[in-house]
Amino acid sequence: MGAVGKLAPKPSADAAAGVRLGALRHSIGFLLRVCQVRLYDQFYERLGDSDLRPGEFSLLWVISQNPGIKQGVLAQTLAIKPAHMTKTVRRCAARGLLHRVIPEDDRRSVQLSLTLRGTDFVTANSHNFFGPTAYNTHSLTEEEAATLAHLLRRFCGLPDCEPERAAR
Amino acid sequence: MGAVGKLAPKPSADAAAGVRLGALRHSIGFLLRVCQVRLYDQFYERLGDSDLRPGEFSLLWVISQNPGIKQGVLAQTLAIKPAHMTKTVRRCAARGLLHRVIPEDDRRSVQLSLTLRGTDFVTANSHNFFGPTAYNTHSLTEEEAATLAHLLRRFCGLPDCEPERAAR
DNA sequence: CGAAGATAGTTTACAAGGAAATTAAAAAAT
DNA sequence: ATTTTTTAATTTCCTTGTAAACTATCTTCG
Repeated sequence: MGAVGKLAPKPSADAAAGVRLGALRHSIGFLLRVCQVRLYDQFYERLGDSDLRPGEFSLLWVISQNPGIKQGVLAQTLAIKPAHMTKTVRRCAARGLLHRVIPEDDRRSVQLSLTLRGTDFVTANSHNFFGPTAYNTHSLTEEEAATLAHLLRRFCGLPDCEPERAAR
Repeated sequence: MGAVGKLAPKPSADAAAGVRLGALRHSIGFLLRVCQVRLYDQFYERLGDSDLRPGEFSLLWVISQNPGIKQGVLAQTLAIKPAHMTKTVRRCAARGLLHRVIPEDDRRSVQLSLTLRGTDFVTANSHNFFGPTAYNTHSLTEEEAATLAHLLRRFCGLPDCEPERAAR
């Protein structure tokens, strides 16, 4: 999947540089979208050949940190709507990456845990998402990236620290 | 269109607060997505009844700041792929908000300008996107929001200032 | 104890967004 | 001057993500 929006400078990219944005240049909504598209492009540049889709790693990662987490709680955590969460979870289960368990004490809900294969998958792919070799490259310093992350958490209401106790 | 992801706290929202994120809590990619979804929800909360769609205002706004801008340049500026830009531009043209003009000196391209109706539309809707009454509410101070915007521009490579000359 | 209301996840249908192929036009190469 | 290559936008088809309706299950109420 080769994206039209390539990262190497092009004549038309130069043309975009001459566009006046006015107040939009300071609009967080607009800036979030542009950053999101850039990240998406970088994701496919690095991982386009793998069978990993955007968001799937996050899903598996959060399950690895919270074995037995309920599907609805996971959906809420990752800001994914229930319908899409159902499809994604079933796709990962079909690939043998996670277990779906219906608890006896609440047969409406689904509890999720990684399989050994899923754990290996998360371990093998972590370097693409965290640390200096992550797919999303940028020109910010470590301090600037930390400030950006802090402000984004503030913006969306996510705490800076892990909760005291794990969710069940 | 009532989003499942409501902003008022709910029992399941409390459950999400108890989830351990590990390194994901500091991942800019993940944080950008959560912020994006939150913005999307806020957009529909404020403007769900209107005939405005996400991104359409930005499109009209940039055209208002750059009359005669080429469609490809606009697409690049807003990080929208050409196919989608075609559909969105034609939809706005059908609503009488903009003119599509094929210049004699390059009949491949399309130049865009707002109609009077489009200009009125942008003027009438600006307060929903810029300033203290914008739809995207958050708890950041003005200084923090400015820093966030600055770091997002740094992240995606967008300059802090307007270009010296308008694009043709 | 049974009915009504709420919750959790699933299914279906649809809209948004984009890849790939296409068309039309301009620029570059021969 | 003609052919080839490149550019700009469009069309078609597909995937992703979600609203709405649905099913199954649990909780609350009378």
